[in-house]
Formats: sequence, C-alpha cells, structure tokens
Amino acid sequence: MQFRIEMHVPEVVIPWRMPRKRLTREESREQTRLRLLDAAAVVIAKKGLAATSVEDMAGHAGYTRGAFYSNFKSKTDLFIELLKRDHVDIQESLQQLLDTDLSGEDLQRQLALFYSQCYGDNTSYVLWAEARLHAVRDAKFRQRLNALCLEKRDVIAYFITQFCKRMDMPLPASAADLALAMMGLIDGVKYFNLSMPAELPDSAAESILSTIFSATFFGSRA
Amino acid sequence: MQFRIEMHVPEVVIPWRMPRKRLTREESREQTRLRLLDAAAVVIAKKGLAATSVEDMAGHAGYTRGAFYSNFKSKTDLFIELLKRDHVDIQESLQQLLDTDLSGEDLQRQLALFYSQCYGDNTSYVLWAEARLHAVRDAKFRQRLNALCLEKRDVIAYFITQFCKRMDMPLPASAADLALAMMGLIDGVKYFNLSMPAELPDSAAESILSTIFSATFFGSRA
DNA sequence: GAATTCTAATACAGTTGTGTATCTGAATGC
DNA sequence: GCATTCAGATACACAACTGTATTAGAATTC
Repeated sequence: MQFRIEMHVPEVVIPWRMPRKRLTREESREQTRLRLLDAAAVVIAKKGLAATSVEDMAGHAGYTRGAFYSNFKSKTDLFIELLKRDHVDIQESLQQLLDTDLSGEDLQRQLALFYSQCYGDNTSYVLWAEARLHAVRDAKFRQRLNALCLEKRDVIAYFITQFCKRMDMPLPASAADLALAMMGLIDGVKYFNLSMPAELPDSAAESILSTIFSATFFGSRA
Repeated sequence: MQFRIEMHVPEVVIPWRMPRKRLTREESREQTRLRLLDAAAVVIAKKGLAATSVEDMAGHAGYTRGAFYSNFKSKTDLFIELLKRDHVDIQESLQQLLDTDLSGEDLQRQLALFYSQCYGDNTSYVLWAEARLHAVRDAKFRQRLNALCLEKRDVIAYFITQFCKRMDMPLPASAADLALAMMGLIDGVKYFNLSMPAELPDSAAESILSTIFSATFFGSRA
C-alpha cells in the first residue's frame, strides 16, 4: 500500500451528447468504447498502467467492469488500442505540420512547433513513456510498439531528407538514424521540461533543441 | 549438537562475497541488505516496480518478507536506496572518465565511451526509466530524483565548459541546458538501441550520437 | 552458560484485484 | 406486442499482496 499513490482522480463527468438522437446499439457501444478509452488514458497517465485496475478505468468512465470486459479483452488490449489511437493523431499532426512548413527556412519556429506538437499534452507523453518501459520487458509488445515508432521515424526521416535537399545541404548522417536520434532527443528533453520546469522551462527547452537541431543540420552557420 | 554456520541463509548461498568469514551482526545485516538490493534491482528491471512484490524481491535474494521489512521501510524506500547506489556509481565512473580524457580532442572516442559508460548495463537503464516515470506522478519522489539528475547534470556541464574552454570554442548554449539535452539525447538513443538493436545497433547509436555531439560543439568543422 | 538482544521466519488478518457466470432491461425484429 | 438479442450490472470464487504481530534461534554480553 506504500506504493499506491493516492492521486485522487476526479470522477470524469461526461457531458452527455444530447440524447436528442436515440443511439443505435452500435453507436452506443462505440460511445462506451470511446469513453472507456478516454477515461483510461487519464487514469493510466495519473497512476500508471500497473497500478490502474480495470475497475478504476471503468469507474472513471461511468461504467462498471462488466462494460469493460464486454468491450476489451484485457487491460493490455485497451492499452494498445490507446496507443494506436494516439499514434494516429501524432502521425497526422506531424504530417500536417511537415507538409505545411517544408518551404520555410525558419528552422527555429519549425522546431518549436514540432516540439510542442509532438505530444499534444502530458498525458500523451506519459502514455508513451509507460509504453516504452513495457516494451523493454515484453517482446511481443515491443514488436508492436516498434512498428509504430518506425512509422513515426519514417515520416520524420522523409522530412529531414526533403529539408536537406531543399536547403541544398548534405545529410549529416543516415536520415533514419537522425530521425531516431531526434525523437530520442525530443523525448529526453521533454522529460526534463516536464519534471523540472524551473530548471528547464519551455523557452529553454525549445531553445536548446533549436540549437542542437540547427547545429546538426546547418553546421556552424546557424 | 552440531552447529551450522548461517543456518538461516537458505538454499541460495551467494558466492561472491567472502563466504568464509564468520560475520558479526552488523556485517551479516549489511550483507542481507546488499543481497536484497541486488536481487531487487534484477527483479524490478525484469518485471517493473509496481509488478514486483516485496516477497519477490526477498525471495530472489534468498530471504523472506520478514528480512525485507526488517531492513527497509517499504518498497519505495528500497527503490530510492537502489537509485542512490546506482547514482553514486554513475557519478564516479563519469567523473573518472571526464577527468581522464579531458585532454584529448578525440571526441568520437570520448563520446562512445561516455555513451557506453553512462549506464553500465541495461538493468540500470530500466531502473532509471522506471524512476522517471514514477517521478512524473509523485511530487516528493520527483524532488529527490531531480536532485540526483541535477548532480549528474552539473558534472556534465562542468565537463562541457572545460572542454569548450580548452578547445577554445564558445559554448553554443548554456552549459547546464546543454548537459540536460545531452542526457536526454543519450537516454533517448539508448532506448532505441535497446528496443530495436537491428534498426539501431551499437555502432549506429554511437555514430549518430557522435555526429550530433560534434556538430553541436564543433559546428561544421567535425 | 544464562540472560539479552537482535535478525529473520512464520502466521494472520485485511485489502484489492481478476475473470467468469449470471442476471436485467432496453433496443430490435417479426 | 411478444420474443429475441445484446450492452452492461451484479455476484461470486479465488488469487495475490501488504503489513503487523508473534516466534525461533543465533550472536552477544556478563
């Protein structure tokens, strides 16, 4: 009991979406699923995957365990679903960002955006941190997570390639490896930014990332 | 009546610490403590902090829960002890490395060493990843962990400062922030190196770190 | 060598969680 | 409007952990 942190997760009051429309079974079921996922994301981020019981998640979504088990095979099952959902979101906003801004040479701004966009909120960061840790231990899970990470890497690698081409600069290393390193860097910095905002406030985080990013791709010119 | 030495130490007699000497109470107790810590590190790395029961840890060390509770207040207590121990090790080897190699300008090799030294083994990496995650959720724990991280940062920052001075280069950013970023980068890269060794083998990890490190401090010259 | 002190084992009471099996009421279909 | 179906609630059987209280026996003291 020493170990369970009483975080007091407030009951999520879900704004009922106008029962004007009477939901079909399918719609209703889908709604339940979504609510369970949303609530689970919040609770897991707050207490951690292992410390979160099925009842916790269901409860915060306004349901009981019955509803949970009728929608998901297990806690892990839901967790993977959650990551997939988040991954799609990240991919989309990343893609969108990279598509939009590829032309500009304003690297600083680009990076800053990139950084803040990369994880919409802290919940998302924590979720992925949890996932990485889980992946270290579970080979099957690791494979699935790696697949997602590599997708993300490829988007970034493609961007890096295009960017360097456009700027008429040589790639300082393999685009794939650079992408991984940048992902790692961003995650790493994000953690410090999150855990010691006094030591590394948003501005400093963006600035240092910007410095390293510039140096890596522009050499000493920026 | 025959007397059996160390009758209470069950089947697992851990061979590596002077098995012959008759221990005083204090020594014996310290030995138990160390065994519990060592075993805990392994088990926690394998199954995760939350999923590891007190009995697990004690059992792997060859004791029962009684021994555990007579040596540690709680699982968290032990965990912090574990981190401190590891932190001291890291600090020492870091200090040593930096002291030794400060003169050379062979940055590549330096970095490679730095990287491989930074976490002696994977157990250590996992432990810190676990700690970071836990810190996000628990303010008190976060403070304690931050203190350790900042100590580490300062050692690295000092090195960076000295290094730039010696190389007669300007600091590309605040040494403290650079140090944090490098720590983040190394952790981030380490994860990919660990979870997808086929995509990012040791050599690639070292190489990409080296590239970024060089670029950051030397600009385009390296 | 008896009394004590201390480490660690053991027993126990209480809590929390899991997954399944069964039940209920609302949505659908005939 | 009656029967069916299915989402989700409830009940249950059981497994795991925690932390404390008690106990055994080795180490130390006198």
